[in-house]
Amino acid sequence: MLKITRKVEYALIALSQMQMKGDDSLTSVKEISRQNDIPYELLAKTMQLLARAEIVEAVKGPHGGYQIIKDPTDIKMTTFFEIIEGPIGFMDCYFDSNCDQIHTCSIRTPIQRINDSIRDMFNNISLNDITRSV
Amino acid sequence: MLKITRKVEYALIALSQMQMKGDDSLTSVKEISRQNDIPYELLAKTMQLLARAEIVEAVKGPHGGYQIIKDPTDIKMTTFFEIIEGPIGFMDCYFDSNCDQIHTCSIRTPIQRINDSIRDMFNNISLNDITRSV
DNA sequence: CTATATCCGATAATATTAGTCTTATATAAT
DNA sequence: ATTATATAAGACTAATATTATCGGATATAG
Repeated sequence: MLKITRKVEYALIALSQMQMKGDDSLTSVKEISRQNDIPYELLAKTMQLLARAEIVEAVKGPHGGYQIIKDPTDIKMTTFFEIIEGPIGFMDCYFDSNCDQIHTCSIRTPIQRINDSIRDMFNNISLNDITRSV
Repeated sequence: MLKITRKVEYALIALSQMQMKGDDSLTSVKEISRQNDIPYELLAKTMQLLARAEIVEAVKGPHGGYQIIKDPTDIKMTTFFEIIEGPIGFMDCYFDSNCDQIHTCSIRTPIQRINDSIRDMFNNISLNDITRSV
């Protein structure tokens, strides 16, 4: 419980390396996957998610690769998680609520508070806080 | 990701109801499982974990059940989670670290900070904060 | 035209979580 | 003593989620 997934981990590593290389250089999936011993296909998929979300831009063809196009300082970790994982919630009942006990549930309100606390926390951490080199 | 498990959920509901019933009354697994539509066996297992951790005490035999013996105010949520789930960590590398990239990992330090933040947060929430009736 | 890169849906493998089954032990009540 | 009822606990199965792989597509530099 309370763990990040590999996809998130890989994405963070990838972006971290891309930031280190500098703003306008391209980095290929192969390059990152080799250097960090990350399964190529999985990393590729993850980068595709980031491309769709317009955090990175893809350049196809030989010497192609990815490039960061959105300032990581402006990306909240909540947003980042949700790009990769979909909606996050401490308990299911806060997004796909088909729980028929929802009205009588005695722990709903406090769990909601925890949920909010977690969100607050990740709203106040930017992607750059994690991936910046310095 | 970042979700609590059913066992934690069930434990919270059970303790919540036990607190409502009052301090020195016994509550059986059957009672809780029926009232909340929770699988009996799974709840039973979970209660056993709480009993081993001496949060509740078991009374066997007819009219038996469980009773809270430790003030929920004095139990941190981190402790509670770990009683039920074992060690919690935002990433694996902080408890069963056989990752051979650990020295070169570019995101280790920031992830460690998030990890600490989550722990801090749950260290400052008591079980009672979740399970108290009022 | 070919080599190399991303794109993307489908599927397989693995791990985790959830739930079930069975047997044992304790005890209150008859 | 026997029975009914409660917890204790390990083994097992099922369901779900995560991780990894495969196959074929498009784009493009050389």
